[in-house]
Amino acid sequence: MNTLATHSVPLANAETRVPRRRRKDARPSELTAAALELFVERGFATTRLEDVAARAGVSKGTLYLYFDSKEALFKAVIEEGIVPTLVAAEQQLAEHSGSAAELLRKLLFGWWQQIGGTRLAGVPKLIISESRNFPEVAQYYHDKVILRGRALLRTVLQRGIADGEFRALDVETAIDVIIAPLLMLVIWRFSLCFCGQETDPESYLETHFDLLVHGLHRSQDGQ
Amino acid sequence: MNTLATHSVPLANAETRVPRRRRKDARPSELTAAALELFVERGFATTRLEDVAARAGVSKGTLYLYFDSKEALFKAVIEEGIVPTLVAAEQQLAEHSGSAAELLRKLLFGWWQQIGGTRLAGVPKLIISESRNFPEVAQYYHDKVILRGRALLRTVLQRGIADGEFRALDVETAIDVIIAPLLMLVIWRFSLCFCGQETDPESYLETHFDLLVHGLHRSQDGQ
Amino acid sequence: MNTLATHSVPLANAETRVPRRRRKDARPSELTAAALELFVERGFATTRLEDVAARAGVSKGTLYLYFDSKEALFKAVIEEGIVPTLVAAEQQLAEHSGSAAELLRKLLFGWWQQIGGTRLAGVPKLIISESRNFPEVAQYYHDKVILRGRALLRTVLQRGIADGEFRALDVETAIDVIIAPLLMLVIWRFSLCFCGQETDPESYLETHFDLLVHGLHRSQDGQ
Amino acid sequence: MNTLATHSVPLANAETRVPRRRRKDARPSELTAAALELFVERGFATTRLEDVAARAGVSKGTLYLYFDSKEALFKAVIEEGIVPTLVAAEQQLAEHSGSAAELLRKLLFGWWQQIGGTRLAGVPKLIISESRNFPEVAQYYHDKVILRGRALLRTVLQRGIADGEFRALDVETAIDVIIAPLLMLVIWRFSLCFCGQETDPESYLETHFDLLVHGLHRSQDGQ
DNA sequence: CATGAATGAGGTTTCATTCAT
DNA sequence: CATGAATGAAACCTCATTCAT
Repeated sequence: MNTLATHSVPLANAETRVPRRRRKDARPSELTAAALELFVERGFATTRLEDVAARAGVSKGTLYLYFDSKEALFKAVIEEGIVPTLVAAEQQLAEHSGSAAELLRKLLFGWWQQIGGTRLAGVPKLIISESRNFPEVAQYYHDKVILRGRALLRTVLQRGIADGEFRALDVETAIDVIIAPLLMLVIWRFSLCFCGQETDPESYLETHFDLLVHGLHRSQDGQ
Repeated sequence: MNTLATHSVPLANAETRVPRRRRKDARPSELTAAALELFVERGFATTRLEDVAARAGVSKGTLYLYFDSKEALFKAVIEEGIVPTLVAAEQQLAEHSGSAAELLRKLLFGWWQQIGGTRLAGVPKLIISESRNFPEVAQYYHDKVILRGRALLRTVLQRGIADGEFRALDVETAIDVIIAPLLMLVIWRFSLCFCGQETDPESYLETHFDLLVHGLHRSQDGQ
Repeated sequence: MNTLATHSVPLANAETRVPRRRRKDARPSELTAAALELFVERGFATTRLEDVAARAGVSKGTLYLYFDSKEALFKAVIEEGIVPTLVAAEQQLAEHSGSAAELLRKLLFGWWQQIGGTRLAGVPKLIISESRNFPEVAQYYHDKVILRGRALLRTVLQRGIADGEFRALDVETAIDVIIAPLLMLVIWRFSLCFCGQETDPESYLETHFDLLVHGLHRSQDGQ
Repeated sequence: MNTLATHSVPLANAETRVPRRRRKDARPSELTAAALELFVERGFATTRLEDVAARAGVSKGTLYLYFDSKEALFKAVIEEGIVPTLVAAEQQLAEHSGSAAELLRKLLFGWWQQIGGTRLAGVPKLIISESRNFPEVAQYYHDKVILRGRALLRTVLQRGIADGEFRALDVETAIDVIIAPLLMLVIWRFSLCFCGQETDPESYLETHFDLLVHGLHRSQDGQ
């Protein structure tokens, strides 16, 4: 009987039911999004779960329907922050073409588009601040994101060196030197931005890239 | 004076008193030193004042003889961390000689000797983590340390450009790019160091400097 | 009736419906049965309604269709636990025959058959544990079960004394002394049973009865 | 100097200092005493630590200076409740003389004087109510108190039987039967006392003892 | 000066209860 | 009828801060 009844009014029922269901499915990421913002703003320990819940538009107790504890929420925040990073890395890896320098340039700007310029850029600050209190999470992030990103850059640098496009220098440290300004950019965004000059990220990246490729020295041929 | 007064008292008493006196003067910096370590390790909110006191070898109550509150202790930690930085900057500024590149090299290594390689290097991590919760402190650090350090680099860069030694590039961003790997170095030391490869700071700095001056590109003269 | 009506519907539907209908009537006692077990196991306060519901195979919300609150459920548990006790008392009262001692023996073993050996024996433990938190319930139990049981025993004892079969002793205390080992038996079953020796209830009752009638002393006739 | 000063006013100083010290030493048992009362009254789960603290005249936080958790407090309550029981058992064991029946009588009344009639009598109720939630504690109580008490009675009964004073009956069950009314007495005191008749413990014990020794049956010699 | 016992505000977590579906 | 997502009061526990000694 019930089967019959719903059969004649399928859409109406479906429509009223969906919001509830969609809500439920969306909750976890609504909550981790709110948590990410607050954790980055105030730090993990200082953030009250009640505020996280409020920012996500639910009550304190609701949080516990989806996460076992504050720590579990933290882990979920990081995990959820990792996926897009990996996806972005994959994409950029795939779209390579042209010289090593050009590929490098693409990577820097692509990273900015998909990570550095979004709210996800808070994750690194979070990891830096909390890594000592959550070693497993830090390890996880290290293995999944940092090592992977470094591998990407290593490939590019080694190719550039092999092709004679780049000088033969210590690749690992070079990777550090490439990454550092990117991290500075996001750390700045979430830490000291409010107390100083505003830098334009795009031109910052441009100069970083220029400096990286050409160095400070004026070469013999003029510029 | 006190030493004289107690001079008639049995040795045992004298012995217990003198160290206490000497202790008394040293207390504040013993406490801030302990606090710096723990704040950097665990974060401000997660650090218990009892642990700070214990690490400094005193009782909880004693802390309040020297600092009005946990926040006051935090400010003292930062302030005390700033002085050596400024002193170091002064020294390096004074000892300039030779080319701009050489001066730059001296600055990087001097910073490592006096700041980056010491426990003081935890201060930046602390500032990054807590700046949003202590804006005045962050502002203070920004004005006293960051701006001053940047001014130093700006002078060097501008001199190099004026002398025709360096290319004419955007100085402010170049400063960022120079500083970033230094900060990465210390951030790494206090955050993710435990979960990955150990880099040798000296050679790291060397490569950083090399890359900074010459860039990635192989120049025409075949270097 | 319902069975007939659904008779034209496919079997699958009929099968799901009929049990549901039968279920519906049985629900309350299924729920109180589950609740009794859990309340006895864990105590009232420590038992979660969700667990009660789960043990009864329904959802949390369903419980509230049958009971207004956790307290109401508790009262229902006790009330439902009382009825069989009363019925048992009636039966035993009716089946009297023979000497007072024999009647007493019948009562003890009958009680074990119908109460002490069943899950209903948890009720006394529950009453003991929770009486201070639910005075009305305790009073109710006291009046309906305890007083009634005592009245039963009083009748038997008084008859025995009147007939010259028993000594003339303080009847009320004698009642206590008769009941105590029975309660110990059930309390043990639901409390400390797991940490000690297992006693056989039947032989326990036998010895209790024997001791009750004859006492410790060896009588002159050499028994 | 300080040593000298205190030397001339020894008692005054001692007297003002002592209260604080005595306070601190007395705190744990003040707290367990308060906790025992409330746990027995309301049950473990329903008792708020704030109320325990309040009854002991201190604040919530003070409790945690002496006990790690609510559970630790519970364990301390039981442990502290066990010691006097053991001590009492020792004493009664030592003061034996006369017939087995007389010894038995002494034990019953001694127990009432030192345990059953004091606040310690709440411990058994607590154990009964919470044993399932704290199996280790229950086991501990079982081993230290129950087994020990039974051993005491076993000795007496076996001696009585050996001497021909008592009939040869199942000793273990006899022990149960002796203990049961005692436990009923204390359980009653802490559970249902408020809803019924008040029994005089002394005469209750008297009848219990009388019944135990002589049984219900009127013996031939007309007693 | 130094201590550490005491306090109580505040945060995390649980769970009885409600209600839209 | 039945469900289970959502709520928020209430309890445990921590720890910055105070103060008597």
